[in-house]
Amino acid sequence: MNRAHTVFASNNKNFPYYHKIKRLQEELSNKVVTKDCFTRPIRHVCGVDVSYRNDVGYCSAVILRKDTNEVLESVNVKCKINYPYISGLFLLREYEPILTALNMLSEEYDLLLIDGHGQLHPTKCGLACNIGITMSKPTIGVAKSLLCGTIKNDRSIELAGQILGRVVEKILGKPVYVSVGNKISLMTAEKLVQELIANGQHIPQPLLIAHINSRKFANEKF
DNA sequence: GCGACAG
DNA sequence: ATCTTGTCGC
Repeated sequence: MNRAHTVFASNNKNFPYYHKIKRLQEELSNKVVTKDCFTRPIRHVCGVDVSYRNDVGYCSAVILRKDTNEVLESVNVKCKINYPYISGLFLLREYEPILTALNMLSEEYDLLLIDGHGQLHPTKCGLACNIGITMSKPTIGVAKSLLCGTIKNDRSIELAGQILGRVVEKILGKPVYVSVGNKISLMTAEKLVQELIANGQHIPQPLLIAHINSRKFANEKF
């Protein structure tokens, strides 16, 4: 497919297969496990992020030690992006580069952090769920802006009558929105994201390092 | 009906 | 996400 050049309106429901893909995500949402599935204490945490230059995505995945934030492994993948950004269909752009990067890692990790929503999604199955189900790993969705849902006074986020997200705000005015990707409870996800945000930062350290690496990777001249 | 809408 | 310098503020 070569649709990246095509012009679409800001959030285009006319995109080919828009409704089909949404239905697939709705079906997949039933496979999301919202219980903690850890086999050992969490030692290693993986973070992934993608930066862009034109229609090329530069994806970086890193594994950090949870206690010291030491970087244990870091991989970079360059990948042509063939789809536009469409709200709700974020997976069209980042699913492939992220999976490619994750599959290049050789170290083990106990937890995966994805830059985007998990269950806090119109289909209850955002990018973090898609990746988490494919990898079959405890996965948390960490987004920097809200896509849907209502923030309540206790910082929980309600969607369609369920509590599917939590606001975590270590720096005043710079919150992240946490939701379950797979194999973890919302309560544990919130606690871990809190713990993984270093002082002076507002996003978890593994995602920050992945973000810095991918930007550096995207700006390297050839 | 209209607007909003992860990165 | 990205295009982009200096500048205001803690």
